[in-house]
Amino acid sequence: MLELPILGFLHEAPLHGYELRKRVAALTGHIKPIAESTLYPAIKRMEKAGWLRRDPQPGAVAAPRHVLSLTDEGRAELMRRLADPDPLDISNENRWFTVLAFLRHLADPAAQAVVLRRRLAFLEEPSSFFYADERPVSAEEVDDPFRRGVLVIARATSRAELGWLRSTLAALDAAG
Amino acid sequence: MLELPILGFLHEAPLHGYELRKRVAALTGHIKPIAESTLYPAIKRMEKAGWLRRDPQPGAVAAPRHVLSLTDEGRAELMRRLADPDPLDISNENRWFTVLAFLRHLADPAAQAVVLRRRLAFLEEPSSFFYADERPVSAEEVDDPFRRGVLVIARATSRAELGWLRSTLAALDAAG
DNA sequence: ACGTCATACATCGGCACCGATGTATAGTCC
DNA sequence: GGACTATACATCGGTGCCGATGTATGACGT
Repeated sequence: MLELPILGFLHEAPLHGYELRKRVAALTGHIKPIAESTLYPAIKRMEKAGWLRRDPQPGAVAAPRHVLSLTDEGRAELMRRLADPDPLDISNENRWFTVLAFLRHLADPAAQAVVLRRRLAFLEEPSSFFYADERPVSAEEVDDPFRRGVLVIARATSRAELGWLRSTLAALDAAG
Repeated sequence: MLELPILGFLHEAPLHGYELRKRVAALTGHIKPIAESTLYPAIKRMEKAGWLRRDPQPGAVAAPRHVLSLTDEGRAELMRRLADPDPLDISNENRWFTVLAFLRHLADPAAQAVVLRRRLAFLEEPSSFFYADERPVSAEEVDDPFRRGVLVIARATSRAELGWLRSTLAALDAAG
């Protein structure tokens, strides 16, 4: 969950922990804030995995900063995660948005299109939130105004995303 | 995450674990499947908390079933969680949808309206995914087609939900 | 009679994340 | 010069969730 944005931001520029945290907060913080006590263990984990380097920078401000930068292995890991995302990255909107935020780093338009097509397939497969007798219930059939809201909102989102996906895929196919 | 749907479904009818799992899967399973090894510990936890009762039903099928039903305390807990949801239930779309799926059980229209207004306030407060120089970046300004997609989709969702929220709130206010 | 599958419940080890708390330094205000 | 705040990194215990695996029974085909 946290590792993809860390890889993504560090691919764009070396950062120290505090700045990294601010960027992650800007990206997804309004949905789910990220605690400091989650970030630093994640950094350690990823350093141990060989994905990033920590260079002490005993500079001007406050406590000594560690400048974080991606290793070649870290870059490879980022590309692997972008090219072949976890199923949850496809189905969960927040995680999908994180993939989209860094997908441009996957330089090849064809590879980008493959990822978009996975999301397209997910959105096109029939699914609902509510069922009666094994059959999906449409918004029009639901009495409960709150459950109807869920369906109305989900439908609007789906429509907007399908439109965007199709036009973007057309552009990518033309480019490739 | 799991406890609210369990409370909600058991409020509607006593169920055994397997059936409960199927209902939870129908509600949110297409986004994030729920493992059996998560459900049963959750049930135990909630039984220990006094929210539900497990009555063995050594009936016809397969392994002995436990029929799960809410206690009065469980019902009170459900009402508390619906009336005063966790901040994450408001900001995270999937969790918000779960609240909506059971909000009708909060019988009082005024109490329902309070919850909807919290979501309204969340959606109305300006927020973005991407920032440049501390300033939010609008879809029109973004070069990257993928980041533009995030903003376009989020905007469509927000518009649809704001419309639904305002009309539903009007109806609730008229009813109260 | 036997293998296979679906149903139903259960345990265990591991991991990501979090809240609480701690430490240390630089800047700001009075 | 002392109180306070913001920055920056860190540890610890607890919790919720998961994958792997196990156990037991009824249903069904052959």
